[in-house]
Amino acid sequence: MIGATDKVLDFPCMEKDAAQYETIRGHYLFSGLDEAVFETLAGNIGVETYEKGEVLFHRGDLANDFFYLESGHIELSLISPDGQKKTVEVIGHGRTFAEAIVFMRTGKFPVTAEALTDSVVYRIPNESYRALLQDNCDACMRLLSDVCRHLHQRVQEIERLTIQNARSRLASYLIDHIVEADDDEATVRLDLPKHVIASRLSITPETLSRLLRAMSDDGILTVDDRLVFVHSLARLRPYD
Amino acid sequence: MIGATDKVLDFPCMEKDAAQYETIRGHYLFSGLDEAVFETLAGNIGVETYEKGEVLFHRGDLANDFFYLESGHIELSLISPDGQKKTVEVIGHGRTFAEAIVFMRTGKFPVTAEALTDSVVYRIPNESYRALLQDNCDACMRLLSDVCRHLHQRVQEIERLTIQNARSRLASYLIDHIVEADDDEATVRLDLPKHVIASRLSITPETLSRLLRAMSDDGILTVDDRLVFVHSLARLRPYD
DNA sequence: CGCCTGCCCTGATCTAGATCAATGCGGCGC
DNA sequence: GCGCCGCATTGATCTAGATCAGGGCAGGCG
Repeated sequence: MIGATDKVLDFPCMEKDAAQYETIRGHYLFSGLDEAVFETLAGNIGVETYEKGEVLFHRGDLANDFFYLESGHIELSLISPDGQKKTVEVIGHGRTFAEAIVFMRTGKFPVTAEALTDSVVYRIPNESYRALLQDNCDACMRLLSDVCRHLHQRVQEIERLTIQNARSRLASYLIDHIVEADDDEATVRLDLPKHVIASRLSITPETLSRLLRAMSDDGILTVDDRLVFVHSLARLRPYD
Repeated sequence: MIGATDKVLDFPCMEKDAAQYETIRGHYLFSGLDEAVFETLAGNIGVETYEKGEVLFHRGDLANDFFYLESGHIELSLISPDGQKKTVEVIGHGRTFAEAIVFMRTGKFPVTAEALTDSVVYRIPNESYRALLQDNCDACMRLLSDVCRHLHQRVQEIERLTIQNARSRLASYLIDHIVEADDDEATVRLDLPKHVIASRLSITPETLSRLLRAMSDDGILTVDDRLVFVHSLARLRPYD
């Protein structure tokens, strides 16, 4: 799919590499499985690498697999007919994505996935995983709670889009990305290019720039490249 | 909860009423269950009635139950600090709602539920249902696919809100509510008050009115109270 | 009957945020 | 070194849709 066949290494070699093997083994979608059962599944998992800008799959593509991100960043987005793009989510390492499609009758990806940075992913066949769930109620429950969490996040996103304005959304984003807080002050690290953050917040890069400027002029925060120093969380919060 | 105790009748009497008993029994969340298992669950289900305008639960309330709507309409909405309301979904009879919270670690309702019309609901304790899933993998899988469908719908909603404009969203809504289609023409029944539809579409009633007016002026459709006659689906679709 | 109340329409105005356009500027290949 | 490219900023303008305000009109009820 999408010229990825050349990238597929065989997974069993992974089993030799204890560290990588353990990262996926430790994921809650797999940690509940018996060793023997997991071994079987592992045999069907492919490892792929993608360079920055490469697309893993497009919205509407047939979804036969879901993914575990070993390293890098994957952007899940919606693209309109006229080429507009809205970032739904940015996946970081150690997370799975597209796992919700495992159970959808329509096996199509609802979003497009693109590598924001060079990335390594494990491709897990839906069929294998589903078969394995048949007799593992515990794993089922984990997956259920995972999907419910996603659902809840999406509802929150809808809330942000409808009853919050751009400034509030930015404030929420900043608060969600605090790396260090000290009472009323905090440091935020912008780990993504600003235009990606803008899309995540459903605003234009221009508006993001202006909002940060305005907050900076108000003395609420200071921007130093990728680092944002919030001087007053109290004054930022009202927009949360 | 919310003064509902006085409304609770005991469910076993339902078992006498074959028709009502069967409606919930036939729901996919229950149809996969053994008769004996369902009997046990049924003993814990409460029946409640709500009048138009009454609130079943507020966003943030502790969620110990989920619901099956026997009759009426329930509106699920988000309410902002300043009193703004956004309708997330309107539930019709024969559907369950708030079932996604069953598996969330945080047992809080993410939305507020209000009766749009006089309604009868069955209240199902999360704990009972969860216990029952423990040893019924088949039901687990059904629930998974249900929740995934919801998730997909929410992603679509986000898409509509971000990369579609108000006119497109209205067009989608109309197309989703066609009761009769004949080639390029169609009849749409607006089964909800216009202000609820507006909130569902995240626009104001004024804008909804103006959009319908504009489409009417363009000869795309004719509005007759709650009935909309679409004269050209082809001209409506570009906004879909 | 007249009065109220809820729902809807319509016009005038306002505004958040998009769009368009120009500039700056750090990294990188040559 | 220079030129180029991608990203960010900034200002000027535009516009979809909200808000505000006025009115119509059907149904319920004294």
